[in-house]
This record gives sequence, structure tokens and C-alpha cells, in this order.
Amino acid sequence: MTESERLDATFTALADPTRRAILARLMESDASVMELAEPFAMSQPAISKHLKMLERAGLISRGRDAQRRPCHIEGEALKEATGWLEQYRNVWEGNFRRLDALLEDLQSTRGRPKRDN
Amino acid sequence: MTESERLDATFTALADPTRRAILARLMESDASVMELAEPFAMSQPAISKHLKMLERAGLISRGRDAQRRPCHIEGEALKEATGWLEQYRNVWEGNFRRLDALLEDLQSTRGRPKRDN
DNA sequence: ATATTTTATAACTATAGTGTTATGTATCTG
DNA sequence: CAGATACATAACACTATAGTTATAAAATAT
Repeated sequence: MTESERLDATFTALADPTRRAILARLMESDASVMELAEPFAMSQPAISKHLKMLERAGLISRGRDAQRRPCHIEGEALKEATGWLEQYRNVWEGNFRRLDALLEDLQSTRGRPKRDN
Repeated sequence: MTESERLDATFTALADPTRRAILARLMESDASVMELAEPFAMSQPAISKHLKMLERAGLISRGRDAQRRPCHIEGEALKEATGWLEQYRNVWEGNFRRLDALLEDLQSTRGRPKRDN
């Protein structure tokens, strides 16, 4: 899977409130499918499908404990998604295009920046 | 729109490689629909639909310049998505559940942690 | 062996996403 | 005014998601 495909799968998996709630629950501890299903007004197969998408994205892994398949949260996919978003930090922190503006300014005035900026 | 709905819209918008590429392009500068469409082997209406999803998620805003509708990247939605992901930082940085383990340990041994942990 | 518990899968419905072509609308240009 | 340019929207096809119920399969418990 390419990085782009992994990001597709990860962001798709994160784009659903049930799956985000499942991840939040798994922060507390590993949990079986039944335990994860309990808070939701939804059938068990529906939860199993959500878990499948989370697993496909690498956001969870699954073990074995008797009949149970305990789910465990995995960090790598979350790390990659966060890494991708980080490249936009400047956009929301307000220092976006200040450098661009400065460079353009330097170019147009040949090293004599305008005062009003 | 609730925060959950905004996260739905944002992660859905980010779950497509064309839309991620458009955002990357908009880091360089604002751009018209035609300019954004140019690199892609895709019709103009397809790009317009992608832009609609980005706009719905608040990831871009649109201005007016004669016939053109220049697109501008917006930071807030990206910030909210990153903020949500940040709560999982410990998971991928490896310090996840170390505190949990320590607390459980303290509880079970009444303040006398086991050595092997 | 049989029954129970836990989970997965199949078949189905409904809705949403992604693309197409054709066409409509707004703005500029000659 | 007429044509060109930039963009949006409608109608359509196809695929993917999200849920359902019914059933199968795996492991445990009696």
C-alpha cells in the first residue's frame, strides 16, 4: 500500500463518529467486540464492520482470548495522519505566507522591503 | 454543525488523494478552479465537486475575481482535526499505558512498585 | 455430545461518493 | 449584441458505506 492509499484508509476510518468513539474507548484498555458494541444502538455485525475498517487502516490490531478477539489500538496510522496534517500547521497558526510575502517583497524591491506590511 | 459533524466532514474531505493534492497546491497560493484542475486527468465538474466537499468541510473558502472563483485554504478545520488526533500522541510515541501500568502497580502493591516493569 | 458465547460472513437495502456528459449561468471581450 | 471563458448544476452510471437480519463458525461450558 502506498502512503497515499494508507492516508485514504486512515482518514476514511476516522470520518465516522462510531469508529472515533471506538478508538477513544480503546485508549482506556483493549476490549472485545461485545464490550465495544455495548454503548451503541447498533447490531454486533455493524460493529464488526467498523472494526474491519479500523483494522484495514492499521488503526487497531486484534488478538485472541478464548472466543474473544480483543482489539488493541495501534499508533502508526495515527502518526502518519498527524504527520500529514502537521505540514499545514502554519496555515492555522497565522504565520502562513508571511515568508512568501517577505520573499516577494524582497524580490520586487531588491532588498528594500516596504514599510507598510 | 456539531464538532463531531465537522470532524466527519473534515476527515471525509481529507480521505481523497485529489483533494489532498488540491490542498497542497493551495499552500503555494490561491488558485482558480481551472488552475486547480489542470494537473488532473479529470473533468472540470469533477474538480468542482471536490472543491464543494472541501468548502463544506471549511477547508477552503472562495472569492470572486471576474469569472473566476479563487480558492483559499482555511486553517480552522485542519486545526480541529489535528487537535483531535493529538489526543493519541502517546499511543505512537510509546509512552502509552506506562502511566496506567504504574498506577495499577501502585494500587496493587500499596505504594511499593515491583521492580520488573 | 450438546448448548452457549463470541465473532464473522452472506445477502440484502438504502444512501453517499466519484466520475461522466450535457447544459446553464455569469462575467469579460470584441 | 455576440462570442469566449470560467464555473456550476442536472442527470446518469458505478462503486463504496452503513446498516439490517439470518446464519455459520470457533471456542468454551455443561
